Amino acid sequence: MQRKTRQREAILQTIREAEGALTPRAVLTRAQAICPALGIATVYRSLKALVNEKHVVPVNVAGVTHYDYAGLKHHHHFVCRVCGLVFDLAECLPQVEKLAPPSFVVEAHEITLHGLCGACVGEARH
Amino acid sequence: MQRKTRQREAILQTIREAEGALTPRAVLTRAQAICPALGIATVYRSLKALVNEKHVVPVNVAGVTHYDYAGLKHHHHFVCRVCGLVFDLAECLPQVEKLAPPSFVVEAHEITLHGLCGACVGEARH
DNA sequence: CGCTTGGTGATAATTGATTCTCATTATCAG
DNA sequence: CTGATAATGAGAATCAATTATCACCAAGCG
Repeated sequence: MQRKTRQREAILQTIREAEGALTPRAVLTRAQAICPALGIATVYRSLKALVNEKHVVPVNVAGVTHYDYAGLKHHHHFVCRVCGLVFDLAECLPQVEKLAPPSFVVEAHEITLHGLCGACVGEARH
Repeated sequence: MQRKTRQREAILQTIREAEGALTPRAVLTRAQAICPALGIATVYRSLKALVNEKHVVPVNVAGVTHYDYAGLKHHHHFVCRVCGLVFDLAECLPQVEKLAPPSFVVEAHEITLHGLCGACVGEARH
């Protein structure tokens, strides 16, 4: 990736402005609002490049690879059971590493919450 | 699943005695120590039945479905970067639900730690 | 013990995600 | 502006996980 293209700009913008991590397919759908002819192959190619360049980070949520904007501090995720969206959460918890047995070395961790997002809670009331 | 078969016993025993959650393939390999002719199709069929009967629970770790024994209290997981094994951890953390925005409803959560397990830390010293 | 029928094992088929191929398009240095 | 070539888009190919198929086997009732 050496050239600046419309599709790649659209992809990065889409991820930057998302409420959380997106699947490649979600990136495709959303970025097509900016660049209608965008193809799925380009999404995969660009995501790979963007990961290399550290502009986005891959996150595995519920068995599917999602991509999150890299300019965020350490955070965790919330998956809505109804709409399936993945939201970035603001904080972390102290003591997380204490969960492992003393002989283990903890290098990273992730916390994923599941439930209903604000919008879907609202829907449920109707 | 109405009949008690050697293969299904072997599968349940394998999961019950594991150090943590296992992939279907790992279940196959380990259970073949008890029931050598066991086939992968039977593993999938039995796992599905065991999940229905609430004897085992599916857990998604690092993008792959693993199966954990259901007779355990709420707990979390540790994935070893080197050997790939998934270990059950004993505890949970308070305040986990506080990570979500107030308008969200949290129904479940999971915490996954990554790093080196005791055995692999030992290996690294050599 | 023998039969009925659910279970098994081997393998083919399916599925969804991701990557590859290749002809065409478009970026950007000169 | 123009050429070299990187990037794209569509669809084929790949790959791993999971499920379906079907002939054969065995649990367990009578």
